[in-house]
Amino acid sequence: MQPKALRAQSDPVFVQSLGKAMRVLEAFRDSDAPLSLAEISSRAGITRSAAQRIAHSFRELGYMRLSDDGRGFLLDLGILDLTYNYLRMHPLIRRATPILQELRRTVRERVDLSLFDGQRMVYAARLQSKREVFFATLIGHSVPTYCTSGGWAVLAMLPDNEVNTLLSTAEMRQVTPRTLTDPQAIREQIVLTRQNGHSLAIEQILMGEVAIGVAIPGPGNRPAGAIHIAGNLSEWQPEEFRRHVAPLASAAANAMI
Amino acid sequence: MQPKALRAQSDPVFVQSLGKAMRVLEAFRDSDAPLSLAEISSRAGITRSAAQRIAHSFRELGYMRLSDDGRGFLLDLGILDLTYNYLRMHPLIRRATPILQELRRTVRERVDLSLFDGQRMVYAARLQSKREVFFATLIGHSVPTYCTSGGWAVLAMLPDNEVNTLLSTAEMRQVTPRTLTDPQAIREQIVLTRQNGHSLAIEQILMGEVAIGVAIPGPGNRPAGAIHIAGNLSEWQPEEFRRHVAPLASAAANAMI
DNA sequence: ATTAATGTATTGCATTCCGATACAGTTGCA
DNA sequence: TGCAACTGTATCGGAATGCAATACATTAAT
Repeated sequence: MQPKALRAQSDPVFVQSLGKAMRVLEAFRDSDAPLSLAEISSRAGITRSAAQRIAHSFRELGYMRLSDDGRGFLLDLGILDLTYNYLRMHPLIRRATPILQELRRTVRERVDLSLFDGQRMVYAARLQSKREVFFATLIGHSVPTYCTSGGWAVLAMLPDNEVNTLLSTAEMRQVTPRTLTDPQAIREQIVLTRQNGHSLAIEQILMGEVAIGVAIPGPGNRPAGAIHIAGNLSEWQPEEFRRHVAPLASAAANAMI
Repeated sequence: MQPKALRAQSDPVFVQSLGKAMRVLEAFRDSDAPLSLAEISSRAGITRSAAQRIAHSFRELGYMRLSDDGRGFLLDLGILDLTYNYLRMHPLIRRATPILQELRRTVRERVDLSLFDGQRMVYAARLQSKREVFFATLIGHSVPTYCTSGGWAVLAMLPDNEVNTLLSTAEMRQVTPRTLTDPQAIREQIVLTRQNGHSLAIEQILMGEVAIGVAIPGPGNRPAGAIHIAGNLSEWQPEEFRRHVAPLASAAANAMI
């Protein structure tokens, strides 16, 4: 984000207090415990006074609360009100939800919907079948576009110049030992995805996980997001998983258009 | 919410621009379609100028977007970032999630976790087993405390004076023809819940639905929320549902303490 | 064809937000 | 056990920001 003064000069309509305030809410990213005002001010890049006023205001409004021991702040339930309004009004989520429910019943594996957001795919619907790791149950969890089944599916729907831009600006890291981080290797997956109409990702973000992804087109035939179905390599051979799941995933994605 | 001037006098630390801004996000409650600046200003009780500045700022920050036809505003993906941070840091949600997954596998019905918020119970985890109505899949959806299995379970854990206060200030309405709205009838359900250790709600918020609820204690032995399991009356007799589900629900709630 | 609605842009002014500072209580540490 | 560091909360004068009215171009509705 631009320095304050510069932002004001370049965007006189921007409400700077609001910018500061949202950085307070965003300060909880990458945090595992309640945050003190000092920590909030450090992470949000504002003074302790500003952190105090903003935290106090968010508390009054129901978006933050003091922890039980009174020694730090946490997000509060009001966040879920915003979540609910976002989810129930999102056209794709509304269309997708019954289809995903049916798909989960048919394939008996975890089914997700993620929304395309440049370098990341953000989970907007999670339908578990079996016991999942905690983060695989959470709305809002996001994963990199460059190394996920949903990401490859989405990239496959974009023109090559956009794919190249996204791959060259991605901060690629090895999520698992099997994660592809070589742009050329990823392009090969995209070519295969274009040919097959779906992607197949093996242990890219979770060891032991195999996932099929199919993109969902949005306005202007640009990808809005993807559905993906994940299975466990202790139960599936990858090609068997593909044969079983890919037709169902494609049919489901087609039903969402 | 108090008028602006009054709020400033009574709470000098409150950031009024922030209050206005959050009312813009909250304006999407009860809306089914994108909102124009005029509609936002009307619902949020602010001028069209203020709505423009705030909407513009939220767009820059990723919390709102212009609709595809450019004729209205919607909430955007940034909301899910806040959701994710809220969910993953919430102690009860973390503890509850694996237990609910196991519970859903065992009972093969829909399992939810809701958080107690005075007159409402807010859904924080939804685990579907079968095809559900759309709203039964959404995080953040909230239902009245006075007429739900989770609500009765939570009320049963409160002292009588608090129960009386909540029942006398509730804006009770008939959600279904079976919804209890007589405070005395609800008190009888609470007595039964205290005796049984769980509640049994029949067609209170959805026709055809039977639900068992068990409260989950939080700090100071006050209820933090409840888990509830819902079944369909086309498949279950209520007493059979109770016999089958209640022990499992109670065990699950005990495991979350 | 006209009116009403839309989002966007501008500006002088007054209110609001700001940052520094102080305080009381609690926790951490030697 | 005593001191330092940290915590949340409270205050205030000043200036930067947010405000409201207004205007404009485009689109939709009548």
